[in-house]
Amino acid sequence: MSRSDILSLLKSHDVMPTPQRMEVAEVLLDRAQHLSADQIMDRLRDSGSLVSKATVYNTLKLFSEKSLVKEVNVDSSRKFYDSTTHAHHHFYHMDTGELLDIPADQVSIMSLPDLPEGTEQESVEVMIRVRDRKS
Amino acid sequence: MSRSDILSLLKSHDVMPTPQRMEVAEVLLDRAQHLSADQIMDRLRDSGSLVSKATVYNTLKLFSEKSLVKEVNVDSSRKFYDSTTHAHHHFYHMDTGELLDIPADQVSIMSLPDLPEGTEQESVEVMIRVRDRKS
DNA sequence: AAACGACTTAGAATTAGTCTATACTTCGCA
DNA sequence: TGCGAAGTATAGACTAATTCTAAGTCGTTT
Repeated sequence: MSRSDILSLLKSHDVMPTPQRMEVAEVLLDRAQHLSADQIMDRLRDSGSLVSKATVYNTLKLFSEKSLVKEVNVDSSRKFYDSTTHAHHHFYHMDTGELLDIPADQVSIMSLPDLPEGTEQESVEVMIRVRDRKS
Repeated sequence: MSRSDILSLLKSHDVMPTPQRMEVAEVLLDRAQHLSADQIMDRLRDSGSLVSKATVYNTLKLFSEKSLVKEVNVDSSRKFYDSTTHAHHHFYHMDTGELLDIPADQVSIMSLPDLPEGTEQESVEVMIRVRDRKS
C-alpha cells in the first residue's frame, strides 16, 4: 500500500494523519499480517523512527476503534493487531506464537446459537490452535 | 461436586491431592464456570483460606496441563479457567467481561480448513463477542 | 501575541503472571 | 527412629505489556 493510499485510508476512517500515525500505518498496513505492539516498535526503531511507545499504543488503540485494524487476542500475554479487517479466522501456532489467516472460504459455520438475552452480536471468531506434528 | 468426587478426580488425573489443591479445586470445579486466577484468590480469601498466590497459579497451571480445567484466552488482560473441559464454545460479553458457554449442539462447523504444513490440530474454538443491545 | 485543542512524549504506575530461594511434608529405607 | 530425596508451598522480588500522568509541542483561532 502506497503512502497516498494510506493517507486517504486514514482520512476516510476519520483519523487525523499525523506523521507518527502515518509511520505506524506504513508498518502495519504494508501487507496482510499480525503484529504485536512490540514488534511494531521494533520495526519503527529499525527504520530509524523516534515515535514513542505511548504514541504507538495510543495509535493502535485509535486504529482499532476506527476499524482500521483488528485486535486479536490469543495469548493473553500480548495483543496482536491484524491488518486485515474483514471477517476471517485464524490458526494459532502454539510452538512459534505465530498467527496465520485461514482463507475465508475454508471455514463455514452452519448454525449460530441464540444470543444471550438483550445482546447483539459483535463478531464471530474461529481460532484453531495447532502445534508441530510430533511424529 | 463433593469433596470425595474431587478427590478421586484429582487422583484419576494424576494430580497429588494436597490440601491447597483441594481448596482450589473445590472453588473452581464447584459448577460450570469461568474464573480468573484473581477471582479464585478472592473466593479463597473470603472463605478464610491462606493459600498463597504462587500456589494458586502453580495449581491452575498444573490443572490445565493435566486437563482438569481448560484455559480460555479472550481478553489478553487475563486468563480464564473453565471448569468444563469437553469441547464447547463461548460467548464473550464485552460490556461485562463475562464468559458464557454456548451449548455444544448450537454451533456446528461445516468444513475445517487444511492445517498448515507439518502441524496437527490442538483445538478449535469459536468465540462470539456480544454486547448489550443499544436500542 | 495569548489561548486553545489535538497530539506526542518520557517516565512512573499498574497488573497479571513468573521466578527464586527457602522451608515444610512425606515417605522409603537403613 | 532417623535421614535424605522428591515433591510442594510460600513470601516477596521480578518481568513485561499496557496504561496513566503531567508536561511539552504545534498549528489554528481570536
